[in-house]
Amino acid sequence: MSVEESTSRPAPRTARGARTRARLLQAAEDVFATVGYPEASIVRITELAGVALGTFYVHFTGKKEIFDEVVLDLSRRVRQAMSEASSAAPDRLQAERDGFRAFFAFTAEHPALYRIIRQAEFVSPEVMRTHYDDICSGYASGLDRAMGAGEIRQLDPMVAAWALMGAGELIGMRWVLWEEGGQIPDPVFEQLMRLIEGALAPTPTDGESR
Amino acid sequence: MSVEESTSRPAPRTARGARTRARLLQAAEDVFATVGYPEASIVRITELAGVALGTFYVHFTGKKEIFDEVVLDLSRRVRQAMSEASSAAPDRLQAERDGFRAFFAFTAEHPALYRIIRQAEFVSPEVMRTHYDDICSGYASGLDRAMGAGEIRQLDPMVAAWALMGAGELIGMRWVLWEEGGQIPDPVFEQLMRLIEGALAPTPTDGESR
Amino acid sequence: MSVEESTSRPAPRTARGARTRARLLQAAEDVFATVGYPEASIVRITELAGVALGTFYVHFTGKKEIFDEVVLDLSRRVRQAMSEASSAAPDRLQAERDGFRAFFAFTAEHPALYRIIRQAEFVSPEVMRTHYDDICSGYASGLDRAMGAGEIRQLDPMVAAWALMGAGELIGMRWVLWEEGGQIPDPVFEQLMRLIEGALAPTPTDGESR
Amino acid sequence: MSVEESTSRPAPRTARGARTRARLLQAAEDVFATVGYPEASIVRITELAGVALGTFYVHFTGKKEIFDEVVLDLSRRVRQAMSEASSAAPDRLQAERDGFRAFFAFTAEHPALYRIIRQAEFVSPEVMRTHYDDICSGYASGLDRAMGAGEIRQLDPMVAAWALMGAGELIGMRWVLWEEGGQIPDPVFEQLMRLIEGALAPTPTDGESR
DNA sequence: GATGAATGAGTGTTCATTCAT
DNA sequence: GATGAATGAACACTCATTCAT
Repeated sequence: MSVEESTSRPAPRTARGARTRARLLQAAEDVFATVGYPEASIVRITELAGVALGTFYVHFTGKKEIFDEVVLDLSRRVRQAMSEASSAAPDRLQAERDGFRAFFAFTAEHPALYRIIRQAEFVSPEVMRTHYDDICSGYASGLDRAMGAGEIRQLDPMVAAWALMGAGELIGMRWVLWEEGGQIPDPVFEQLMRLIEGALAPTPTDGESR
Repeated sequence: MSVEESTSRPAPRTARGARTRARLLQAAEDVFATVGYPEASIVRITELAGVALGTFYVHFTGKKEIFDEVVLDLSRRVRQAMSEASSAAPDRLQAERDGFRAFFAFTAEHPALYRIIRQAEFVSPEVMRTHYDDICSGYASGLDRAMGAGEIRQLDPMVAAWALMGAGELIGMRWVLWEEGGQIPDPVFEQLMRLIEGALAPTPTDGESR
Repeated sequence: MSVEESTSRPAPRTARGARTRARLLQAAEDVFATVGYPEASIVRITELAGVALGTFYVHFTGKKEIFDEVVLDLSRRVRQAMSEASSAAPDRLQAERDGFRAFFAFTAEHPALYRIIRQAEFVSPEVMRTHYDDICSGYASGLDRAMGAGEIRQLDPMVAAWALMGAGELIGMRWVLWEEGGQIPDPVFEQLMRLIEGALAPTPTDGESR
Repeated sequence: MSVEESTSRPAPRTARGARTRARLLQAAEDVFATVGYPEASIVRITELAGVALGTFYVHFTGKKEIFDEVVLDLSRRVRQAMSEASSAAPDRLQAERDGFRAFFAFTAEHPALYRIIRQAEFVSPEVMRTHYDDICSGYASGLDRAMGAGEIRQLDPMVAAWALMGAGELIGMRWVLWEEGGQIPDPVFEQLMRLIEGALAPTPTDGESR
């Protein structure tokens, strides 16, 4: 979250400026998601945004900066979608279901998420790590609370969070991103839930140790 | 595996040619892993390989072709490392341990794997999917056998394979790739194993249904 | 005339832009005429024009586009020179003399015309055909009018126009382009005129048939 | 005809060598005619000829040399075709008809002639001039004989030859090369003949002056 | 704030040519 | 004679960035 914004441009001072900036961000998200970072040129972004080339540099210091902003924004939005969805759940199991449902739904609606984040490794490692750290931390604190409540077994919440996010990521890639439908098939979702349930379920051992 | 090699150059007919080709492949792996596909220039690859620029095009039709070959090669090598490691295991649990150990060891030794494959989405989607399909299929057939032997619970082996590979991928990224040591910390590995064990363990339900 | 200008750059919007574009066109004409299309490199053109390499691509989409524009421009200019010269002539014979005089004068002043157009076959067949079609059509309509006025014999004006243009082309190549002086020797011109006169002169047959 | 063959390779000493050389020449003619000199690469020529790249340099010193040989050969063949055809004619008019018929037939069968010669300007000006000089000289001497015999009017045979060849060239380009059929339409041929007849016909003036 | 012309270093790629085998 | 791997200069073209207006 606290990724360096050192050399960034000042926030727009006029309404027109804000509008232009927003249009550029949206265009950038589209372009990055469609053709990838290396192929994405500033000209392309400005053309899609309907502004002149020079205008880009009024609002951003360069290509990497706008990339970072797009990633940060996307990251913020998934996390919010997931936490909103899971916060109302009565128990941990339901929270898992709701959280992952939200994640897959977001993936379906914003394929840009995967496409952009998976390529961030070389473009902007810091921002990529920030994304994974943030999303897993949020997940981990949910697990931590559930562990305190005895709903799930004793385990390192961080390791569990990263492992389960990983499971979700590949499942989402395979059955949401790569499939035509774009919606995760119910049986796949149920299978995943059974696996997660099994992975988190309190064991006899846990019971004895308490 | 069946990725098109349509317009590729003929295999070298002399020993000298084969040597040069191999040097180029190794250099390409290094460069792709170090600076990423977009920044990897042919000049850089040939310089590292110690051959002239034009020589590259004697052996490869272009940048994408050598990228594909590097990915294919890397993919082949992880899969072999994993299957060799797990094939000798007495039971499924041990097979999981050995397989993942091998995977993390490979990751530690060849960080190129992650770096290269995660950026393949835009460069060469087919080859990226091939990699995941292959690695997960291998994993799934192991699970399938174990399921037949009653060692693990009844589940869709494909979904399980993708989910668990995903878990391994993120754990590997976080604790092997991103950490200085390069070796996965034991506690993390053990936690992951407990999760996997839980996810696969035969449930009472499975027991009853049999 | 209806050559596609599909993906051409928009016309310059500033005076500075227009100036640069014109400089590039002039430089291209010189370079194409001097070293031919294959040897003409963009660097050479931009250096001669005194602008940076990248500037070329601000104004033209590529080498072929500027070539087409140069040919089109040259073609327009010869045709105008010829029609201006011949339009004031009192009779057809004088029109022929004036038209060919203008053609040879243009050739002498702009050797680029031949050099560039004769190599256009492979570079840009459409634009080459357009040139010949245009120049011969103009010529043919002059012949047609003269035929209506009974000044010349009955013949297919198109065939005559192409044939006589061809005569002029080779004569111009041999005695204007290849000779030091650059001016067509009077005896050669007179001989050519006698040939043309003979070719067009009303025949007894024509007289009888009328 | 006496174009410098200074740095050319010695004639092949074996039957195999002669065969390879011939295959290369034929391939070169095809390639030059199809894609033009600039696009014609040695690799392409050797591939079409079915020999290895290095073999090319056993037989030719370079690209220009083989181009010259191809042009010279083509030039020799048209001239032979034309002179053979016209030599048997009973009078000059018939000789014109037969000669041009042969020229158009050759054009139809070997479009390479035009395509290659028209682009020779920059590639090899000497050889191009040689071709035109040779073909026009042959034509001119025929006219000269006819003039001596009083069959045609008094004129400079050189100027006439160049002019009429030019007429034939453009007519051939327009109605043989550019048309699907590849055969010159009879009406066009007849029109051309009428023009030539008119251009050459003895005039009253000539009669008086004799 | 917005524009678009100008820049020039950098890219992937081609290709005539050489040469050891 | 024939081969094909190796060379490196050259090319067309791209693009992030600057800047005068």
